[in-house]
Amino acid sequence: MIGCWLVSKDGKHEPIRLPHTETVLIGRGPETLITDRKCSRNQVQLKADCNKGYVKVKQIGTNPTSIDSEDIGNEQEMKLKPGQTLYIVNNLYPYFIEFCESQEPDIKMKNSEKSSLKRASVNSLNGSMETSKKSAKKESNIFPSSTSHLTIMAKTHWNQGLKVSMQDPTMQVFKDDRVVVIKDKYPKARYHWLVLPWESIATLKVLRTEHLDLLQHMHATGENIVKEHANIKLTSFRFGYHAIPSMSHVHLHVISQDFDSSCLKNKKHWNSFTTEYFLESQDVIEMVKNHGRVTVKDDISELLKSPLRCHICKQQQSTVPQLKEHLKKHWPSKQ
DNA sequence: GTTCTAGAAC
DNA sequence: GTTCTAGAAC
Repeated sequence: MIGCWLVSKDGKHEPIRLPHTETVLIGRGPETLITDRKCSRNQVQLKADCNKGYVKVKQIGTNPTSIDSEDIGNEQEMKLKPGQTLYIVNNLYPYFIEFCESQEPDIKMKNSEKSSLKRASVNSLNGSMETSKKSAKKESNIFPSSTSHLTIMAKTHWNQGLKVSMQDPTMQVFKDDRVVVIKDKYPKARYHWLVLPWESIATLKVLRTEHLDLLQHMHATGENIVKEHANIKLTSFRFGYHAIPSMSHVHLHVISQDFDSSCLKNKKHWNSFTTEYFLESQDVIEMVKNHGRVTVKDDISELLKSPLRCHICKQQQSTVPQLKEHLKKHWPSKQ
């Protein structure tokens, strides 16, 4: 059975179990060890849905509770998904959620020194962390003790895949002090790279004017990667971001416009690169310049369901295989 | 994000 | 009958 756990990023205390569809109130108190008077005793109401893979978070206290950098608002509700960070109050007390299949969640804890039994270390984003076995607790909502296996390898949710790939030297095409470039694991065209900042930026929503230099550097890095491939002069490229990416960690797509790839399989793939769901890098930069942040229409995901239309001649196609056949017409003929 | 597959579409 | 999509599971 799948369980959901609320994990303190600081490792201040053991994970708190969020039973499926049960309402759990969290705030100042012995369970969280939060003593901050700005935090209400019932600051947030949490309701996990293990089937849907998220936790509904309702702000009950007056002071702001936020997810990543977005305030939920008094009496308002937001979905907390794996990979996102919940700040209980005033951007403090960070938590994340983890779904796991057993009663023994695999949790990465930073301050394993607190733990009595040290476990095998695992490589993770922030360098070496250790997973730890916690002392046994009888209470049902407390992280239970491990029984048999000696090594707990922390399971990573699929949406954290980029964070793993960008750290892997075998995946890196280029890197400097600010960014790293990797090939997309499932390229949707002959050339498909991702430019990622080392700085952990969860989503486009957290971008502010202080990120402008970085965004411009990401774009310039993408241009350089394209230039390095001198044999692709006939290929055009687009640089942009998905409005609502599946993978955590902001990444700039640098993709050739042939869309000749066996990994391009469905309508969602196609529309994510050929409709306004694909936010042009320069437009994102301009948006941050002019408005201080990036805003995305609420119903932007509807674009993923749009009819299949050729990005060059705009002709509509009825199926993905037909579209892929049609695209060949636009490929430059080889000399 | 991908994979798998039921059932819709042809 | 086969092809293809879309939603669940991962």
